[in-house]
Amino acid sequence: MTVASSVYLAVALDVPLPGLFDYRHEVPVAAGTRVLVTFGRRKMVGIVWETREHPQVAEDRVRAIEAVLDDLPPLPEDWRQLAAFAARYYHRPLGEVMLPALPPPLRRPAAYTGARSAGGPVSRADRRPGLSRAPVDPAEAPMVVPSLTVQQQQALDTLDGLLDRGQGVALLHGVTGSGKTELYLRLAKRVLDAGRQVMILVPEINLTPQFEHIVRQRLCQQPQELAVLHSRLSDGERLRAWLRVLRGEATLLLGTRLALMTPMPRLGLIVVDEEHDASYKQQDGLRYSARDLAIWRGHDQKIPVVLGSATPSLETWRRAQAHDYLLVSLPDRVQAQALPEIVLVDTRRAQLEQGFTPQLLQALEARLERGEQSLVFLNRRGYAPVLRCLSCGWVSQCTRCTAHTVLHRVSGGRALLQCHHCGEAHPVPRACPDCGDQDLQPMGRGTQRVEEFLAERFPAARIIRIDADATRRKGSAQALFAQVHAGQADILVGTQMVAKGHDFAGLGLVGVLNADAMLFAQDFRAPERLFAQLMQVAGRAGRRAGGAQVLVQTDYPEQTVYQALCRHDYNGFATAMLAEREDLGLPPFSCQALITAQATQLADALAFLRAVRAWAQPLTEGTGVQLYDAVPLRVVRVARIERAQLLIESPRRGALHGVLQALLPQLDALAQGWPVRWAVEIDPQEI
DNA sequence: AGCACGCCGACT
DNA sequence: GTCGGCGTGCTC
Repeated sequence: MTVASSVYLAVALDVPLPGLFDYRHEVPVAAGTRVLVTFGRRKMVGIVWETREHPQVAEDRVRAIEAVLDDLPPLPEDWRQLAAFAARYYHRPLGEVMLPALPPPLRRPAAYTGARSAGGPVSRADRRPGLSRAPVDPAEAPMVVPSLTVQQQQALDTLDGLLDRGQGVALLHGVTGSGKTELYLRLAKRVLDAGRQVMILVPEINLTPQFEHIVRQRLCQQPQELAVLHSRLSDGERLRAWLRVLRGEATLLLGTRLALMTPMPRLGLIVVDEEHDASYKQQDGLRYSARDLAIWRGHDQKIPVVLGSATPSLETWRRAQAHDYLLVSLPDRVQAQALPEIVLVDTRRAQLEQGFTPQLLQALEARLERGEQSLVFLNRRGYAPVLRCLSCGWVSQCTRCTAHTVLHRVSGGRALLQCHHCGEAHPVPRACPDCGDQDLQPMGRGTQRVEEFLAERFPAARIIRIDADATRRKGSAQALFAQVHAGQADILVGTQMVAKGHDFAGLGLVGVLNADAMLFAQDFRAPERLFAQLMQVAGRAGRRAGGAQVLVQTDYPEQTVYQALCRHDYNGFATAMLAEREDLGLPPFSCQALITAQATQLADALAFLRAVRAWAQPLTEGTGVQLYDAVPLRVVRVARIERAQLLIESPRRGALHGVLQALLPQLDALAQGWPVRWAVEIDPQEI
């Protein structure tokens, strides 16, 4: 008689604990296979990392696998390597990288154990053949393939060279309207024709249905050839799209950052559009950069990666300057329209009317008379950023956060004071809570107030406001944009939401209010972000018609960022910024990690971080790694939690990672006895 | 992170 | 009497 021999599976689980967990099984299981296990008192789906002969913990602690989930082939080697890299790089456990990268049904134990699990989520998905999108209407006129300009043709030839070499990173630097999309389509076509798959990443797919439409028209014979992945999909839709890509039925994947980790058996090209965009960096959970991981994935799989932007991140720009990346430029617009004229309007001596200079009001009036559309851009939603008591100086403040509450007009003429950090909203008090005076005044202005003012000032104009409040309901953004495209609006008032991706044919004027607010944010990347945002907003104007103008109101017209902006001079701006960063030893001339601590009392968070700093100090000896002082975050308290941070900086990435590797495993022990929670972020985008 | 267990205040 | 507050401890 033989006793069933056992092997041990090292399983990755989505828990914030370091390492893998050993489970017993009768036979070895291929790496990348999903398994159902009991962990503590709950069932979890894990991923087998490897099969071992001996467990790494005492035998009696090891439990048996509940089930091997064989409804999918094991996740492939290259996918596991990508996850392993991300886990190392971001200093997180493997399971916290791998499991969240799967469509939710594939990691949900109930999908396999419940009475209604009926063969599991994969077989249920396969029994629903319906595509989430209607197929391309054959009656629709086939899209005309535009011919390339000389400039585009040269860029394409260079990029074709990259495809020929088979690997490498290219930066496609082209102003808005220079036809970057057309080049992506040509490159993708070539890769698809060679029988490979293409991944195209965009910052926010829900804002760019135009992109999906053009990709479908130009690159797909059959609707199932394209899969779209983003966070607004239902679990089922997401699973079905993911499966089609995994199985190679979909050859083209268009998605947001969460699409980056999709297994693709024949991946031949990755395109990252608007590579500078902050939304490639996840801001909760595992704080990864999909753009950086895309570059690693391309390198690992020896396939080309194309990064596109009108205003590349300085990190990318420096690598292009250093010839690590191939730099391909498109300095001119396709249809030879001039770039819009950008004019700085000095607000220091101007007589402002509701935040508008006479010059901007006149320009709006002139465009109205000519029947052209205008955009007023203001990165501040709501009616007014704060309510103030004129007698005692009281200002509306959130009780749970160190932030002012924002006055919002809501339906029925009512108003609310809402906190933009925690979301809490209260009715507006009739009188000042401090002194009882009834003279409460809204200070400053947001999009609602601007909309209201413009409606009074230009009674005949049709005004549409597009911001997070106006587009809360699903599909309402689409409807508003459609109205603008149909010419049913004269003036568009919007936040950064209008800056992305939308191509407004009839837009002749862009007015920018309150740009300075961004300039003096404490973050060293503030000018870079302001420049990118203003270039992007400016790019909305005059894409079909000439004579477009952008008026930027500012108190500081002499600032580098504004001077470069009105010359459309990205290169000059980037050169100046890089020189400054080099002087100060800031990224991309150094790399950073941020340890944040949260507690109910700021003092605890700070004391903990000071202890961390003292602990880390000896580890940094002779490494060049610098530990800054622990400081409170700019918005110290959010939802009654107070936060502080410790910045760690190093000219060499290897040295930084060495210190973190020695430090981070100690932090949980160190945090015992402090009522704090801590987290680490690699390559923080906001500090 | 969950999800227990565990030991003190206001309710059917 | 017990429902439930969240402190702390563990999970292969």
